[in-house]
Amino acid sequence: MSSQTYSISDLARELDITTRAIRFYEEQGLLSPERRGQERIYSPRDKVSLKLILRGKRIGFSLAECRELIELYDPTGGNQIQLQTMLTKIAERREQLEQQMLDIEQMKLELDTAQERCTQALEQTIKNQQTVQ
Amino acid sequence: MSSQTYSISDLARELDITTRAIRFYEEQGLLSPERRGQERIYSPRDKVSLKLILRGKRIGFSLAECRELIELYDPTGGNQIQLQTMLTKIAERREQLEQQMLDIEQMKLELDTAQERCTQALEQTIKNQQTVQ
DNA sequence: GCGATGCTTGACGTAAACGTCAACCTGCCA
DNA sequence: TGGCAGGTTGACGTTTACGTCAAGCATCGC
Repeated sequence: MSSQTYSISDLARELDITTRAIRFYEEQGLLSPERRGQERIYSPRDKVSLKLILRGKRIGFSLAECRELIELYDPTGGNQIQLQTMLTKIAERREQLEQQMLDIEQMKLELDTAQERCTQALEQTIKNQQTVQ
Repeated sequence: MSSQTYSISDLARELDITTRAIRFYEEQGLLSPERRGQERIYSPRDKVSLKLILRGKRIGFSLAECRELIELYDPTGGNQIQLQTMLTKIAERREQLEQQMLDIEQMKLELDTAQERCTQALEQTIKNQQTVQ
């Protein structure tokens, strides 16, 4: 029943990133895996953090922002003021996500019109072709 | 009824970016404003492009991706093959946006749990305070 | 005429996020 | 015991997206 562990290349393979990237995230304070001698040993929790990083990157978060999110994940050693600032940060992130939702909706609408114009232009070229024939 | 124009600092002020950034976007092929002598003269359409760039950046698009989106916006000089690839690209972007939606939803859920833990930890410190008193 | 304002083009600097070696350790297997 | 597979730490290179001067042109008000 010992909890599972991963080597760095295990995670790299599974999450489709390079080992260099994983080490870099650690260097930036987003991960702190155990060690067996020199070797890094990753826990399921590290894996969760990595997935969170990748999700964050997909929606344009910087590594610093991702680190904040990871830190928000456990309010250990939190005195009252720290907990309050954490709640503030959470609220800020929430607003950011709302804005991103709006941006994505808008982008979709623009893709709609772009697609319409494209298909119309395409139909036009086909008609012209038929005329030439 | 002459259509409106803007100077570079007009747009910079209004969209809250630097003139340097605007010139950089032009350098990267995302804009191509008119000129009056040396001076750049921006049209409402340029402004739309700029807004699209800013939207794109908010959801993590690179400038190259933003340029593609802008190019998708007018299918001029489109031969059949180009129009087909444009439609393909539009579909790809759409998928990307869908994925981002999912990522944002997931992030929101994580913020929910983080917030819950925070508030609970906060309540705990308050209780402890009362006990001390 | 002239100084302030606003525009221009370089050219170099910089932060973020890794990529790409190099050189080295280490356990294991033929 | 030699070598290979997989791990480690530097250190330097690279791309993206601008920031930050510097030096120069134009024009407008006094």
